Amino acid sequence: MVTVRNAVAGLEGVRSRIGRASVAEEVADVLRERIIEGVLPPGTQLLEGEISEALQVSRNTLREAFRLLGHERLLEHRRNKGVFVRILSAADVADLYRVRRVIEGAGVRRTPSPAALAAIREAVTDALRAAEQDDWTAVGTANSRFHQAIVTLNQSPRLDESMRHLLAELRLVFHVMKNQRSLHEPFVERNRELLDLIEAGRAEEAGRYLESYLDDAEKLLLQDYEPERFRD
Amino acid sequence: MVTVRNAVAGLEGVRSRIGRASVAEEVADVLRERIIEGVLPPGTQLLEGEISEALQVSRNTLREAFRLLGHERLLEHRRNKGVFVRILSAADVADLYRVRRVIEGAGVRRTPSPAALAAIREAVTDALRAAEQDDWTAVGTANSRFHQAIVTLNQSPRLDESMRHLLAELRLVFHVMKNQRSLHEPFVERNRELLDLIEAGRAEEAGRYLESYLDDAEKLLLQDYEPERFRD
DNA sequence: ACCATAAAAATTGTTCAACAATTCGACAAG
DNA sequence: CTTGTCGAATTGTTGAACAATTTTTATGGT
Repeated sequence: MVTVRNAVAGLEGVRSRIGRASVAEEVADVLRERIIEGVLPPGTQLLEGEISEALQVSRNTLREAFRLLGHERLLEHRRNKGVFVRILSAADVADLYRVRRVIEGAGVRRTPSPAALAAIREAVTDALRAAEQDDWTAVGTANSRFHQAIVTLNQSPRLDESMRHLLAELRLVFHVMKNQRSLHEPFVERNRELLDLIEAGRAEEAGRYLESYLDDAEKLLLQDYEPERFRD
Repeated sequence: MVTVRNAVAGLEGVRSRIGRASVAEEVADVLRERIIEGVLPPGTQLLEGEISEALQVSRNTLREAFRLLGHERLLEHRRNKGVFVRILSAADVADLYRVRRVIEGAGVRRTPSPAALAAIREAVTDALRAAEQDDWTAVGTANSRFHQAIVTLNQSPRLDESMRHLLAELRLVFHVMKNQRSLHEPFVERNRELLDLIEAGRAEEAGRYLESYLDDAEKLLLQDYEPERFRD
């Protein structure tokens, strides 16, 4: 007979389903997904009345959810006017890429842990496979995972979270671009090459390669990005 | 465990100034200041009833403020138990210094703008002056400004904000250390040396110097940091 | 038709009171 | 020493109310 030494082992995560997050966080999750997937495009006003009724939560609870997403920069609060799905300016995009150069650049310059390397590799192969099947949305997803994995090389939970928020914010831009293919295709191959440099331990080269990579990505994105402007 | 009985002391009159931002943000500002200054030390529970009455705002509004500060990691939400001033673990501190090495390191490696350089210089001289007068709290403040100014070298609003939050979080640790002098004194001179390297355009050297600087600062901080633990 | 402007409607900002759900301490029983 | 139970305290969430502000509509003069 097998004697269980520790009856508690492996039970830690299970409670996340039982004692679920607060209603406000649940609502925030739902809205975040809608925004990231482009169902709620930038500029959309989120009316408290409509949404609280649709989701069957009180206005107060919904407003707590709005605060959360506002802090993640997915929503914009305009006093006495309401909350809107954020519209990124060209300056915002430039700043996001500045941040990426810093925290991804730091990542690739570190000696990688095996686990992180595996995650990067998987993202690369996923992107290659998706590209073969002309599924450019999937390529975009794999590409996100690739860069997220690069940041994990820093071994910093806070940087990981920053990157998650940053990528979510970037989706606000990606989705308004019509041509997903031209946005993602050029980088499938470059991801593979960057991976090679990392695996070869050529850290400084990888860093410089990544920087020009991100320069190009930024240019490509800004080249024909003309966001709607809020009228005041 | 140190439970501070009266988290409300001195909070009654504060809401006097006229509301530019929303009430929730005003409340968040007040609480943030109290937390950063150590008036509300880590572990303090913030009771909704008490505080909403002391500040003359509704519980709903107060809860919106709690969400904001929770997202800044100054407060910790524990479901059905309440919100508490955050207690940083040693792992948290280590992570904060990991982030600092990344974003400050990137800063010093860039060619500085004149404005940013001036800000750094001013912080250095302020720290020197305060040290001469044995005002170690002022030294700590000047030191914060020094590192904040280093981050501005990146020319990224988002990194600036991240650094602001990061330094606020670190104050949670600084304030529980009894000896402010031993915490700040060693770095007054090193700030000056780092400034010299930056002004001399020796970017890579400055980067390495900063990294060992931060290594030492982290060790000094962790060396006798034993946070109270939350009991679950 | 044009435009200023006043009235009306809609929407957000904030408060309040209520109640359910959960935690916590004390105390009793096994 | 563990387990169970009661009750008080606290948080989670709701719904309604009202003020402040913005947006829309209606109005009237030129």
